[in-house]
Amino acid sequence: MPDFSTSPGMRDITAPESLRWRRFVDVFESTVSAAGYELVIPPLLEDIGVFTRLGEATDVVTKEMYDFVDKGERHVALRPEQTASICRSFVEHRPTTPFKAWYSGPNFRYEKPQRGRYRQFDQVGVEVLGSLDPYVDVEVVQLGWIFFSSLGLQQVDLAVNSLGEPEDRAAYVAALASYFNERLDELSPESQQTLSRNPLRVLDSKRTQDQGVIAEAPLINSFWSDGAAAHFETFCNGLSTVGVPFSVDLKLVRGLDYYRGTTFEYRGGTLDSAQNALGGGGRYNGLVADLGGPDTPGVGFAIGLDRTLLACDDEGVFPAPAQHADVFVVDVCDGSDALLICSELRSSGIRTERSWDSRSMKAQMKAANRSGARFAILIGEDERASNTALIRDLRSDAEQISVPRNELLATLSTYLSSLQGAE
RNA sequence: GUGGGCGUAGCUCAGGUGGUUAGAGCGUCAGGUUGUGGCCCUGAAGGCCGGGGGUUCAAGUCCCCUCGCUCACCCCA
Repeated sequence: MPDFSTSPGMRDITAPESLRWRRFVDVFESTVSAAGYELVIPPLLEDIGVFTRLGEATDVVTKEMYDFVDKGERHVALRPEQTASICRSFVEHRPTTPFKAWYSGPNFRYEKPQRGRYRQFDQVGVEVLGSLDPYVDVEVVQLGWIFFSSLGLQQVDLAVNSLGEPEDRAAYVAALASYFNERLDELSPESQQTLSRNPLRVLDSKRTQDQGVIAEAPLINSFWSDGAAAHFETFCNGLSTVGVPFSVDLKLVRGLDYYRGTTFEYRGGTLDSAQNALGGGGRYNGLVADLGGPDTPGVGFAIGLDRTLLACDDEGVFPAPAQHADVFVVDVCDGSDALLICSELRSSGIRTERSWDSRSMKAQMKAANRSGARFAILIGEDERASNTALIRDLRSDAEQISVPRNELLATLSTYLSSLQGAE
């Protein structure tokens, strides 16, 4: 047994999965940069106050934060999400609005790990600060939608809702609380507990015992102010205009307390309902002000890498890319020719591998085969003496050919580029 | 944080009711072919059976604790 392994909920992302992660972010970047979003890379560590503003009824803040006091007596935390960091950054630098940012990177939550849920987990996301326009909501939601289809995902459902103005939301929460309290004994013990902390979240219960009570609960739309209703209508119509399919889910509430107005969630059709949220977001018009900035509206989303990749696995799309060499140099002399050839070929952009430790030709050929290289270059005593190299096509039974060493690069380049054209 | 399942080789897993030196497939390495990969054959290396304690003449196997993974709940991405 090794002396160490990763801490609970932490893991190594190894090849080829690691390459898939890179590509995931690449696809996201091309999606959002096409719409003019700029990259922000906030620190992993922030003053804990940045996150406590997210809400006292939020488990993410109250129970799941990785926080500690540093050597300078500062109470800091590893970020549990990035929206608050982006807003803090906005307040600190005050870019011109509307400010459109995207990000990617790890977040930390101290919870019990399980499938699709880790203590360190990556998200990609966007935030738009400084506009109340409902078409910003449309643009943001559409970007996420485009991203999922760029990955090749077909079975993603988009649910949208509005929590109304803060007063609407407050009135609704009060109505909901009194409704649930009237039927308290019908609720599961867990939901009774949830009710005392955050009545909205009772709507999120997946327990069958609660479903009847939830089904008859009052709905948010009868509490919407005229303004909130109009914003939501424009938002929905905008989604239709750009061809993004959605369904209105008046019971959609999200875990972070800062949401106001528009909320939405992308759900994977192939995942179990308990953990089918691939990503989600909404409006958080009060957050920037809570962090000490000017009253600035915001809207954004975050998408989880792990669950989205699980959904990709289920649909058989966006596979891990295969990485292979173009050329493998087999040198059965002292390896010094391989040293030179690798250097020359690599500097010309040819992906070149070799063996070490003077292994037998058979062993080196096996390694060449495994590397996925199209061509093997063989250097033995004869080739060394005559200053030539053998080129062997590893994917056909064609005869290997001998070329002078000074023509090796040119010959290989020709072969490889003609193959590239053919594929 | 609560409950269920599971921890045996690098990986996937066998190992009725406790009983000599713990096995297989894949992978790795070497050889069969002293200059040639894939297919095939032979062999080798690789295990504190997650860790600790207990019961027993004897524990991979039974009991307790602990750590980890996993599933559900909670919560969330």
